[in-house]
Order: sequence, then C-alpha cells, then structure tokens
Amino acid sequence: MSTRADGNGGPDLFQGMTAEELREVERVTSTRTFTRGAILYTPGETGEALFLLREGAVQIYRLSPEGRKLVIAQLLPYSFFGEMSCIGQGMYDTFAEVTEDSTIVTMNCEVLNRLLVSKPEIARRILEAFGRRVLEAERQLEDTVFKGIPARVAALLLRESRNDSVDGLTHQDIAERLGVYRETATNALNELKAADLISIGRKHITILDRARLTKIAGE
Amino acid sequence: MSTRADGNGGPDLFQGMTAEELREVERVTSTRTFTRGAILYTPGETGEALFLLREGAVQIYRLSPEGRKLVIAQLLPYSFFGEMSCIGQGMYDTFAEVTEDSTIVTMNCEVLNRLLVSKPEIARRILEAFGRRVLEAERQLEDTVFKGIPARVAALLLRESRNDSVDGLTHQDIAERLGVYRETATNALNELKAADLISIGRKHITILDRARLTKIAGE
DNA sequence: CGGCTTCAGTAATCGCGATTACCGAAGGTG
DNA sequence: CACCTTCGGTAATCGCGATTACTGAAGCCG
Repeated sequence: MSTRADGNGGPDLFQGMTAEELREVERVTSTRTFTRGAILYTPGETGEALFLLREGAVQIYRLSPEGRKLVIAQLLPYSFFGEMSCIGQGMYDTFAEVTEDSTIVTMNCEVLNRLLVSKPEIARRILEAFGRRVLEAERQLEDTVFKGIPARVAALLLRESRNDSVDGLTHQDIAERLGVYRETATNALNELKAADLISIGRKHITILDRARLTKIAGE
Repeated sequence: MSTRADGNGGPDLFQGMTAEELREVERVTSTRTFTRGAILYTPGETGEALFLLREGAVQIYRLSPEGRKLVIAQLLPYSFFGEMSCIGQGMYDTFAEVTEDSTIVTMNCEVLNRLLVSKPEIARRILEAFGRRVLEAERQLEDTVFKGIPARVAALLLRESRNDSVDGLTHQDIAERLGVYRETATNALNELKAADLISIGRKHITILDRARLTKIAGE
C-alpha cells in the first residue's frame, strides 16, 4: 500500500504504519476495482463497511423524489467514506457511485472498530476527515439557504479550479453539485460570462477575474 | 433536564471512566457557567477548545450578510461541540450561543488530543457524534434543496415533538431553524393548521394527525 | 460522411418564498 | 391598571429559480 497525501482527500489513512502493520491491515481488508457507474450503497441496504478510495473517483449524492440529484461530496483518491454505518448511523437515502474506474479498499465494521481502538492515530485521521465533511456540509447548507445561484456557481468554480481553469465539468455536473436544473446553471454561467468573469468552452471554463468572482461568491 | 440525554446529545463523553480517571479529567478541564445570550465563539476567533454541555442549551448557527439566522444545530445536555478547531478545521462563520443558562466544561486542544490517544473510547464517541452531525447537516441540506417550506416545517415539528406536542418554540425559532422569514414560517404553520394536521397556541403546537403530517414532511 | 448522443443556448410561464408593511393579541412589569 | 415587549396574523409585491419546450452545436461511432 502506497502512502501519500493531498489536500482534498486527506492523508493516507495508513500512512506511517510499519510494514508489519500494513501486512496485518491487508489481511483484514479487501481491495477491489469498480468500473464507472457502479453503486456502492443505496438507500436501505446499509453498506456495513468502510470504503477507502485508492484510485479513481466516487460521488456521494442524494435523489429527490422526482429524481433530481444533489451531490453531497465528490471524493478524490485517499478519501474514505461509508463510515457512518459502522459508527451507529445509517446512510439513509445516500448513494455512492463510482464516477471513474476505481480501486477501492473495503473493510468491515468489526475490523474498523478494532483498528480505532488499537491505532488511535487512525481514529484521529478519521476524525479529521469527518471534521472536513461536517464543515463542507454546513457550508453547502449555508450557501443554499443564503445565496443565489450565481454566487453558488461562482463559489463552486473557485473551489474546483486549478490554475484558474475548471475542466471536465459539464453544466449538468455543476447543476447536480448545487441540486438545481441544468438550465439554471447554464443561465448563471452565462451571467458570469456576460460580466467578463469567466469564459466558457465545452467542458471547460476559465476564470478571467478571480477577484471579482470571489466577491460575487461571497454573497 | 439534568441527568441525561436523549437521542440528540448522545452518551456522556466520560461515561464508564473510573473515578481515578474522572479526577484526572477534572484536573485538566474547567467547568464554567454561562448565562443565556453568551456567545462562545464567533467568526474569526477560533475557539481553541472542546466544549461539553453539561446543563442548559446551546445553539450553533450562522448568519447571512443581511443578518438572517440559520440554526445548524440545537444542542442538548451532554452534547459536545467546537471540536473542529482542535482537529484542524476552523469554525469560519459559525456562532455558538447559549440559549439557556448553561454549565459547560471546556478543555483545550492539547488535552483533547492526549485524551484521543489514551482513551480510544472517547475518540469513538466523538466519532459517533460527528457522524450524527454529518447526517443531520446533510439531511438539512437535502430538505432545503428538495422540499418546500410546509414540508420542512412539518419535518421539524415531528422531530421536535414530545408526545405529539411541541413546546417553547416561537414561529421565529422555527423560522431560524429553517433559515427563512418568520412570516413564511407562520404561513406554513397556518397551512398545516388549515389541513387539521396541527393546532397552534402561543408557543405551543399540538400534532393532531401524525400520520398525515409525516406524509407531508416526506416531500 | 451520416447519424446519434452528449452538451449547451434560449425563451416563456408559473409558483414559491423573500421582502415590506402593517395590525392586533398576549403576557409581563412597573 | 398602563405600558411595553414579545408573539402571531395578514396582505401585497416582486424576483428568482423550477419547469417545460425546443433549437443548435460539438464529438463520437459505425
């Protein structure tokens, strides 16, 4: 198992463990690959496991009765998820879908609980990840309640941008991140374009004026 | 409400510890009382501590630029909060306000981190509480995005009801829980009343038809 | 190259909830 | 009791974003 870290996914859960310990971990976990489109848990079936994303991409989302999608989290490698069902909470209406072919390590609750006790450092890292998740959910909630669509789109673009450019996101993707209609997202994007804050290409957006965009995102 | 917790607050963080251990904990924490209206942390000043609510009530909320309030969490005795700043995350725009005279135990980050390592059971309980908080925030987010106000009011009433009655909540309180205008909350309540689902008295609401109210809350 | 599918642009309607502006009732306090 | 503050009721306007309905452009695949 490799070790590495990045801002978004957080540090590798097992970073810093000895080779001996890693072997032990490997004995009690299983590593599987999933192809784009696979669904890891759906409402009702509590996936009784912790998933650790090694490679690929996974989306956590919920669906409205009418089928509108709201993406709660877009996971990058080295994130883990599905923890709640191990820790007493069900996942309710939450889906986890593989959006890019992925390699995922799974472990069952018993193993996880044992790890939590024997390796406090792992508990600590999970706690950190949860902290990020709480903050992220609450920020999203606040944005939804207080801000209009253009501001939310602007904030999303800023968060997703690397080097002032946002790649691979369709308008539909953006809409799902915010839980709105695709048309609504397109409108907001065009509004930002009209103000010369961004330029739009197919599946590609460039941020032209980060400062003003940030201001708009603020409220 | 001094002894214990209902589903909301979770078990006492220190439950099950020996007298010896409790004495140790007491040495490194401080217990203070706060009066209604006190603010425990505000944007900017990262409260570098874990708070444990012993008695009273605390509200976690955010404010919009225009001053509209959105209550993220309403804490009951034996909840703890403020954890993120100890675990790497700032609290950003979040306020914690004492809404009833309270007794609160505080501990600093260093102490908490030591506890997390030496007492895995405590880490586990914090993790559980975080799980609840994530779920709660995500549920609130989903409701906000997918449901109309009457459904959200109905859901709130069901969650807050004890024995089919909801006490001590003003329309303003309800509005703040949802992040909407007081007038909007009043309207929704009157709509529910008109459908004979609830009856309304000053600071008191009675659920008349739990089944149908649940149905409404569903979407 | 022709057809299909995914993406994006646009427009029109409609309803909900924000926002403003009051009034009236209930309790509390001196 | 008189005053005042908190609570709750109502109504009118307005704008945003949902929802429906198409059109057109860009890649993809055979």
